[in-house]
Amino acid sequence: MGLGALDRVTWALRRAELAVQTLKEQRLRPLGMAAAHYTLLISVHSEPGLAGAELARRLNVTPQAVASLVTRLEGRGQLERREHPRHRHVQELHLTDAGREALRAADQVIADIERHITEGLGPEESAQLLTLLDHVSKTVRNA
Amino acid sequence: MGLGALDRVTWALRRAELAVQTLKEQRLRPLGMAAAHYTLLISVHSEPGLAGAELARRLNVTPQAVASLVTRLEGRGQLERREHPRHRHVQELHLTDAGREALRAADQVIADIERHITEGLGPEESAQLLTLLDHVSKTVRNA
DNA sequence: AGCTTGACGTCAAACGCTTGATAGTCATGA
DNA sequence: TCATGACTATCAAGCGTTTGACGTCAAGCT
Repeated sequence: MGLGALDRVTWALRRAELAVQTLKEQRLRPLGMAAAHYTLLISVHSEPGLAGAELARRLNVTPQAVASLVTRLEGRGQLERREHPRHRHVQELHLTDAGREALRAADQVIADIERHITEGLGPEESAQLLTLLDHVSKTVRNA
Repeated sequence: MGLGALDRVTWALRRAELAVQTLKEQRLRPLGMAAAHYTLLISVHSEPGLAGAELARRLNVTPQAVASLVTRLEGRGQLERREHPRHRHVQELHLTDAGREALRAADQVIADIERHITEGLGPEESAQLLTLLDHVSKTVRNA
């Protein structure tokens, strides 16, 4: 099995993801927001009107996890559930003005991290990394 | 903030890591082992005699999480706690023969996934990805 | 020696997520 | 028209983890 198992691509991937996620969490904490909250907010922002279950599929989490986050963010007045025009039982998710404002502040932090990374890599390497990562995702998905 | 926030490097990183981790979990389940168990076993294998707290730092988890896993694996007879020669309160972690055997079987599965990824990328791109990811980790770590 | 500091391990409580099960709603076809 | 099926949302229970606090132990300092 080799002792060089730590030099694997998947380990480097894990370390990088962990480091990035940890940094995001640290920087977002002063804003009173967790990374998961930001993820949900920006998802709703980019595609308003989605149902909770549909959102859960896109984020690769369970519907309950989304529902839990939605309840919390709804309590803060950053998110609202609207009745679906056709399906009464389904709820569309939309951002409130407060939600948009919170998202703007949070995204400034996240974009700053992203910028720091891409500047450290350089534009060409960043593009390379992006394509390589997408290639990995695609390769793994239909394994 | 732009709607192109989904095309960020950190998102691609997250997606790739999530996909890989999910696949590992799926493939490891038939062996009755979770990905976290494998991670702990191979860590102990590569550096025997470490204390739980030290191991926790390297894996970026809390000491309690490690202790929980150790208890479980110890119950299966795959891991054993030995008394530290100098510090009586500290416990060294070592693999048992059964642990080594379980690790061998699991590593075969993991190595297969790794191979599938690197073959899909090609040797040159794999090396590139590795260096890029390490660069990201290093950049983020001292941000 | 006595005391403080730092580190390890463990207990208890709280939190978040997953799994499984239940109820409600709309679309499809007999 | 009505029954079946698919999908959504929610509740309840279980599991794993984090957080906070406590007891223990070795090393360093006064």
